[in-house]
Amino acid sequence: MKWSEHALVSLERAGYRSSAPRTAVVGALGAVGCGVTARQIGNLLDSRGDRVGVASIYRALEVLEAEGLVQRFDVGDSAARYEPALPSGEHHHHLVCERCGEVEAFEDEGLERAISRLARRVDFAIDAHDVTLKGECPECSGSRRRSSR
Amino acid sequence: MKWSEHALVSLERAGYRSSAPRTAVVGALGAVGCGVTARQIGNLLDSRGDRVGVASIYRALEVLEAEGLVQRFDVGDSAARYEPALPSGEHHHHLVCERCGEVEAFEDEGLERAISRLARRVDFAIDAHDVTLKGECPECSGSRRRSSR
DNA sequence: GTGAATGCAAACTCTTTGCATGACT
DNA sequence: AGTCATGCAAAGAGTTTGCATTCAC
Repeated sequence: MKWSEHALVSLERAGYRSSAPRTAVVGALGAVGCGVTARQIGNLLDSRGDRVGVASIYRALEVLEAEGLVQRFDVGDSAARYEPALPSGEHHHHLVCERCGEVEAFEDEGLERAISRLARRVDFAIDAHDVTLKGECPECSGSRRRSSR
Repeated sequence: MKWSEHALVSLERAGYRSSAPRTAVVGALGAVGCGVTARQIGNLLDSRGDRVGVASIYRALEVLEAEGLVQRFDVGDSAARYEPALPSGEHHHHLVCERCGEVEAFEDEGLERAISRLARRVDFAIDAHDVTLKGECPECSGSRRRSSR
């Protein structure tokens, strides 16, 4: 089942009404998949012809996060990023290019193992985690070499 | 050598002038150590009697980060956090309580190993990383159990 | 003296909220 | 019908910037 369908069903079960704006936000999130900002969602909805107010986008994201249907994270550029949370619990983390701001996803089993081992030994009850690797993406490394900048 | 002294020397060597406001910001950062926001630095400076404008705090932090003397990170509460970067490269990561917002530091060798292994296999040139574990701190778990909330 | 750094206030961006209107169930 | 959800616009929080002044070298 696609994430967007799963999300809509979950919201309905949780007692939320099925409104056009919220459905559109879910559709947009399902379409882009990874690491979008609220602004990007708004732009996508605009280009689709779905006119949704900013407030509704934020409110939809708030509900989705509360229901565990989206994960919110931050790569340090002052705009929160959101992405679908898969019911399987499967997830990834992010590479961020410090030069151009590009965000790319990666998965790593070894990292997950290290984190779950760690989660057991700390005194907090851990229920989520976030890893961000920062550096230079291949394109930026390339152009820097070429232009000596 | 204390971090604050190291930082001041590094700035001077890099050609920055040694001004009272910037020196005060370095002093404040050195005093608190871990995960402070710009606002907290401002408050500390106020209580010390050092009157430093917000803009200067941000500008000082910008310079320090550019020189690799402080690390900036984000725990998702919409205010950037800063902490001294030790010249040894030694560093830690953070536990964040989702209930009360408390931020605590931890170190984990296994995690660092997993990350450096990972950094070698991705196509970005990684030069930094950030790990945030989210959950409930001991105090919040306790009070929740006691008050059933 | 000259240019860098400061402080203030205005400007900006992202996000949240109050409130009247509109839309699911 | 009764609410919940929306949209707009105003309000907030954090951060940045323009500009005249002050200070370090």
